[in-house]
Amino acid sequence: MFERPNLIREQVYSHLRRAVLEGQFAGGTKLSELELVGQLEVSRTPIREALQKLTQEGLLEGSANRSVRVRQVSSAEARETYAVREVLDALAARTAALEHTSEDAVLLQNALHALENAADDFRIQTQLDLAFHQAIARASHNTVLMESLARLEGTLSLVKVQTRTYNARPETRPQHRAILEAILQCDAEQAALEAALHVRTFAPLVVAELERVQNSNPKNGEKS
Amino acid sequence: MFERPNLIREQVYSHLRRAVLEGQFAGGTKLSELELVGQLEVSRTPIREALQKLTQEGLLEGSANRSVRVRQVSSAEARETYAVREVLDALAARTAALEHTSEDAVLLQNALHALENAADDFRIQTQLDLAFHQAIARASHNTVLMESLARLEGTLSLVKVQTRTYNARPETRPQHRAILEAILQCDAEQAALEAALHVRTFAPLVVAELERVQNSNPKNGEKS
DNA sequence: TTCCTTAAAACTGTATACACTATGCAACAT
DNA sequence: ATGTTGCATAGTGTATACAGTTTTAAGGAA
Repeated sequence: MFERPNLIREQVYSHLRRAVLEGQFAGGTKLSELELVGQLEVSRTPIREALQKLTQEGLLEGSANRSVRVRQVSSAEARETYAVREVLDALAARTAALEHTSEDAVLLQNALHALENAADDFRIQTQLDLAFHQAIARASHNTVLMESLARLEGTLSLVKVQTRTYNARPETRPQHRAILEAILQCDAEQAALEAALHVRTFAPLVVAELERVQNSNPKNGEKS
Repeated sequence: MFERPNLIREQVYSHLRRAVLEGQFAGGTKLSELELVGQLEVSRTPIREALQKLTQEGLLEGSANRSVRVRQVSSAEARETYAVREVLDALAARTAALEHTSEDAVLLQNALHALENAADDFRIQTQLDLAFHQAIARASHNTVLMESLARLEGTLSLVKVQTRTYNARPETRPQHRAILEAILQCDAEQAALEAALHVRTFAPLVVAELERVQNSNPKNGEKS
């Protein structure tokens, strides 16, 4: 009945995706197929297919006849990504305000509550922050929108792994509350406004942090 | 020096992509790997990899141990896609108004001129309309935005193939002109507004046409 | 007829072999 | 010392063989 990830290529895909998003490889690290054959003890075929999926997803990059590498997101690309995310987050919040069910409302409140009471740990906070924003996207009931956002989130996860800071500025909490409140009150335009404002607030911080990190480690990019 | 598509998987990918977007297969048509081996006279490996790429791109769909099929876009999904496209087109126009170079300006004017003087042919008009909107995206100089739009365009191309009509309502031409003019005058908010209005105008027509086509051919979906 | 059983045909998933390309290093020439 | 040529090594691209699953259809029972 359910979608079973029996397929080896799916297991390899999940494994590598998790490894990359947990920052187990520095940006630019080569992932050779033969090396992975030794580590994972499966044949090259499912490994190749998993690597190609991750490449198309934007987590890895590779050209013909060369090993794929963990992608290193430039600050310019991060800026561009946030520009797109701003309008998509705004659309998600606007639509969620119009389309959310009472069940969505509960999930949204729970998600924000969990985030506000999170332990002071970079990984956990990032995780719960993501969950809150995903709850908003789900409440929009627009699958295409959710997938578009998920795609951007791949790139941004790479950025977060590099910067390793959850930029919890004092504005963050009231902004989250303002977004949630507007959605629950079905005030679509207000929700869109608050969501866009939120992105505009923290995006420059992340981009600046990324530039700081990359300038202090300019030697990266040809590892392994 | 240049990126040569020597790879067989790339040739197969391009071939199949073109075939699907030209409507050579009805929605739901099975594409079996062995069958393609016979037709294209290459081994399964590059065919598999090309099919997986097209699947992740949204042109095909497939589950484990089953042949992939040409995807059939529901009217609900088309509506969702246009909702996302509305805000991305608006962002592209807004950013293009702020960032376009004089070279971009020439390209934009040429693109619109070509579209307005297009022959009365569904395929050509669709092609030139796409080129105009892509010129706007390029003028934004936001690569991530361009890729996000390209992704949506894949789905929408499937829709266009199904409906086979270029919805040239009388509003279309003045709307295109209004978008271009706002961009050239660097009026970002006006450009965004006109772009969003344009999508809101023709999206419902396409969706309605898609529903009409699908209701008159409800038997599709298990071909070949 | 209709439904179920079941076996064979067809197909996908995975492993592996071979061919071709890229990379690194050493020997050589300058 | 520096640059270049050529070979050895390693790795990717493609083809193919094998295993496991799905699909199809034939046969039999109700």
